[in-house]
Amino acid sequence: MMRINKLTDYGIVVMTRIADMGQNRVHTAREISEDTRIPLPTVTRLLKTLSGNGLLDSQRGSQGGYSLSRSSDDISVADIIETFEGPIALTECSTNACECSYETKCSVEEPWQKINDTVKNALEGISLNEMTGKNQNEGLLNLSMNYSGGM
Amino acid sequence: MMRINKLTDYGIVVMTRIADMGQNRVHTAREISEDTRIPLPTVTRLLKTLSGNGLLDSQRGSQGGYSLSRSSDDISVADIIETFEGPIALTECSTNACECSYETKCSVEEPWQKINDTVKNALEGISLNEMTGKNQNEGLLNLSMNYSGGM
DNA sequence: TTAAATAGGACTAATTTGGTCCAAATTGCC
DNA sequence: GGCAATTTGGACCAAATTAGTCCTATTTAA
Repeated sequence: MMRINKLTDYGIVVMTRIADMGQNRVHTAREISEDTRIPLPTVTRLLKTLSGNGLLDSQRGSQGGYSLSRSSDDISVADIIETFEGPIALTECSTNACECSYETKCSVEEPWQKINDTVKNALEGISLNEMTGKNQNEGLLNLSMNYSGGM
Repeated sequence: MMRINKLTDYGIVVMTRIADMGQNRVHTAREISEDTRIPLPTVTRLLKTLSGNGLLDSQRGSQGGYSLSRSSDDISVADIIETFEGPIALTECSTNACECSYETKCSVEEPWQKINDTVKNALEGISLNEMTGKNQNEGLLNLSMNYSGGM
């Protein structure tokens, strides 16, 4: 458990697929659904969310479709997760001003923020490009260096 | 979102409280409930889970209660999370042999494992002791060094 | 023997999540 | 101008997960 939602997971799959299949084309919901075997209505919803949050550009009408709004190097896994789930935070407390009623919980607040930052940095260090088949994990080897510098 | 469950959060609160209030005493469910204001039936369940997984020792009968099974330095946040949620993994795919039906998802598998390892290491690097009020975050400053060496 | 605890498990309610559908707006093309 | 292919926005329901409660048995100290 402690996992990202299924829709978020799908979102990453969809984005990876778009990145994989050529960045300068538009892709229709139907096409992506057939590629990934994710049901069309669901793909539709994913794409709406992704374009609504600026990760995809959309073009309406006949011959329309979706395409990456920026290079796959400039889109991180964290970007995608945040699109579907909001700010990355393992506990509610650490997102905004803590309003919880348990004193103990609040003494725990600061450590949690560090933990959340760590996780966030790790996810920000992975680009969409690194998730594609092409660029098989090269950059990931540097992950431990990337994120440790980020705090 | 992308957060740990409420019960897990409570679990950390409860463990922190026990660590805070003296390691060589036993603490009853009722006492902890009153301290934390978490309802008694819920605390009862939390404690059962925690002792069932070996993080707490339990003593039955009158004058019984719960106490830490090891020093708070030797219990990590990851230990507590895993007690309530199983292996730390952001996606299902990365826990065990991948059985998902989407090809793309599987090309994504290896990067995810790195990501999961990173998160796991981060959480393993925080001890319960560091979560308590006493030891206010000293060790946490070294966090970025601890986990980067762990992979 | 009694009172105070934990242990185990079943059960229900609440919340979240996943998935579907419909009507409207936009665009390209004939 | 009108048609067909798309995205957009929002409402809605079903399914799954999670939170929380309760009951009964077992253990132990006094």
